Amino acid sequence: MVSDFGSRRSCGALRASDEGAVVELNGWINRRRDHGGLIFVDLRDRDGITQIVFDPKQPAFADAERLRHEDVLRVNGTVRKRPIGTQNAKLPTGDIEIGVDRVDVLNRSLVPPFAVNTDDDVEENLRLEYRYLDLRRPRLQRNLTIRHRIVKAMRDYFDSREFLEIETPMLIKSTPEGARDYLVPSRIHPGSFYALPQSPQLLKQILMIAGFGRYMQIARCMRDEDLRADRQPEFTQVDVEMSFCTQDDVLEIMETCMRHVWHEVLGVHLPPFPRLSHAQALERYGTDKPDLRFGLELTDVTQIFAHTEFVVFASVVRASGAVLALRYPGGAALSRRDFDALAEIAKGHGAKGMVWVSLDAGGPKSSAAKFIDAATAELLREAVGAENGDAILLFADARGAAASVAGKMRAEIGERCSLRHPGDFAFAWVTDFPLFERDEESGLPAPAHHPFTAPGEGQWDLIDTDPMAMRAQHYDMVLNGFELGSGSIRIHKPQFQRRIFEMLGLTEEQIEQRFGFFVKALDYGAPPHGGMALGIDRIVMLAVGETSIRDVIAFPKNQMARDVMMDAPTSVPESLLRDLALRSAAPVPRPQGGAQ
RNA sequence: GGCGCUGUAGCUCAGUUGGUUAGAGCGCCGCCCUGUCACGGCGGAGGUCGUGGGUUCGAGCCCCAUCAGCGUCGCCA
Repeated sequence: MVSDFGSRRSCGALRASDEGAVVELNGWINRRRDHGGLIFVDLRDRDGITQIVFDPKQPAFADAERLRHEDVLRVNGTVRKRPIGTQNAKLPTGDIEIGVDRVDVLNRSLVPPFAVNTDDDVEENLRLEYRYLDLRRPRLQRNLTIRHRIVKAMRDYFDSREFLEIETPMLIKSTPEGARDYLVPSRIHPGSFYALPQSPQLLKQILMIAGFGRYMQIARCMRDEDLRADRQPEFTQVDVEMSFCTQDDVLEIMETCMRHVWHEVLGVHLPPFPRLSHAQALERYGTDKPDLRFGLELTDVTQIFAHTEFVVFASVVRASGAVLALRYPGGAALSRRDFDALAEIAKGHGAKGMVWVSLDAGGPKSSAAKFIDAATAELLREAVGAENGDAILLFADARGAAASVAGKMRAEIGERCSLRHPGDFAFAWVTDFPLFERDEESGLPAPAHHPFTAPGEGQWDLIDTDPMAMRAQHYDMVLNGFELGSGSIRIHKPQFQRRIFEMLGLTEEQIEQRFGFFVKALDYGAPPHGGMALGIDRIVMLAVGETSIRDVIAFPKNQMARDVMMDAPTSVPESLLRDLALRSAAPVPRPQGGAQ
């Protein structure tokens, strides 16, 4: 970054070849080294650090004695080579320094509450309160820079593939189902509300109906649900939709996008993404977002226990459940107490229990030794491909429940065995999702993704006979165990869309009221279309090796969905509520006692 | 809402089976220092141990409650 304003330069720009140049630098004091008779100041901006030297012979020296961390300076001076032996190889600007002619203190800073010139750990709440200082630190400067490059690479890529970026509104209609909406009350229509978009789903489909053919948008989405390290109430997606396409077309476009981004930004060449069916993913990894950086696939060992006398396993087998085995490399080194702790973790993930078999050199040991003799242990060892020194963990339950627990424990073992290298990028496609899944509470079919997803070829025939068996043209992109996003080929025939709504138990009136505008649009020549949306926050998080998307978002909210810097949300004056025809039903907050 | 971890100086942390005056590094303040770059040297200030209650002769440490932060389950069509 070389500034284009006269003699002004960035703090990362100057080199030995600039010797003799008369320049102006602006920046913050990163560090000051006072030798009494000579003062060095490291001046910092986004671009880098340049050493400024104050000599006692100069009038500016008196100012330099009063400078402190994070003061803001303008420095006018001359670029000169550093004396032999005093160059700093750690800095790109380390061969030169600025001999000061004049310094202006543009602003002073209070002593910052934490060190700005390092990435040392600081309690996150404090970082969020002083986010402007946190953002000055190297880590977030780097993360947001890379985020910019990733988004730019995406825009360039989609532009080159003839996608148009089109903005969609933030104030839209609430369409119940799905996540909880953020609502915005209407002043002009008392008692009525806009919703903030959970995604531009229907709008982008309508853009296809409108004939735009290929759409993309860097779109902000809002969902009022509980937060996680990888979930914020507002987040950003690269949202994509295209007409007259097949599922393979969408996968090709999106996969090439990621390959382009990784190459442009990280200089990494990605291999083709492996494809797994949803059923395969569950069977082999116990999750629909497997971490493919390592193997340790689950093994179905139900047959080995077909005639077991072990009551726990026998009853599972009788109930058509499954016994799933997971290899724990080096797990034989664990003590009984260690295995007990591991079983507790499994229970935390919903396991009814966990049986372990330790393949010790002196013969197998097990928490169910009475029922797992040496021959059985050998069968297990062969089945999971384990070696002496490994352990095998067994989970028995209904097939889905056992797979879910075993999948989470697979991640745990991968972590313990250091198989999840942050620099590895294991992308994958998961395809052939079921169209419906059983709603836990009502027991009725509910859309596995959203109700606009088209079933696969020939699947419509099943809707009256076996809807739960219907496969969808729905696909997820997965990276290192995170779901980056999902997409589908959409239903474009209005009669089919109505059929799905009916299937979900919506009445004619409800369809009209909630989705009438959309079904009407389908009636006017909607083209076949499909698309996808990827979570940019998660992509950037994984690209830069962070473990929370808060570290790739400039102003994130904490786990209680609070903006700690602004202190939002807050109550508002009664008069504002009156304008909106609202009255708060919230309990009167009790005085906050003893925060920190 | 459940479970887990955490809360001691401005920051990051240590603090023994409960025992006298709660420590370290960094930062901060002052003085000294002309080639440092995590500069160095000397000196100094700085603590309701998250909050409230309890047990005890005595609590940073034990117990109960509560607040806050993070992780996770539920939730996220």
